[in-house]
Amino acid sequence: MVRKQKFSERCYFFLRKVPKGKVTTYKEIAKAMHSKAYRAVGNAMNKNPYAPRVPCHRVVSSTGEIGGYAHGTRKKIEMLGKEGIKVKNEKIVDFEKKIYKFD
DNA sequence: TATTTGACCAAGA
DNA sequence: ATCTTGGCCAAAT
Repeated sequence: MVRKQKFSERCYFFLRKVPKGKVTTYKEIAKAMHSKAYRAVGNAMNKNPYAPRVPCHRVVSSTGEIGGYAHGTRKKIEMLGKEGIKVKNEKIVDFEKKIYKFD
């Protein structure tokens, strides 16, 4: 396979397509890139060289849990709340309805 | 080059 | 329902 682009760069590309008020999962992103590196995706987010350009706070765990965040999980929850996504005890409310898939 | 590190995931003595 | 365990893959050490 000819991979010119960095793995992480591709993550940001897809993540940018997630509309406000929706969320996606690490797994979905990996799937969109035809890869199973969901962990590597999270790794890329943590580095997050494109801080304000990429909505990393819209990426959550595939189990419906919030996951982590470079500036603190709490902060992430707050931001999601501002976009209309409610979180209850570290879990997304109506997760299946808020999640955005790339299919 | 080899080993370790995660913002993960799915399954289960 | 909750916790543990093994597997996963790119990047950093």
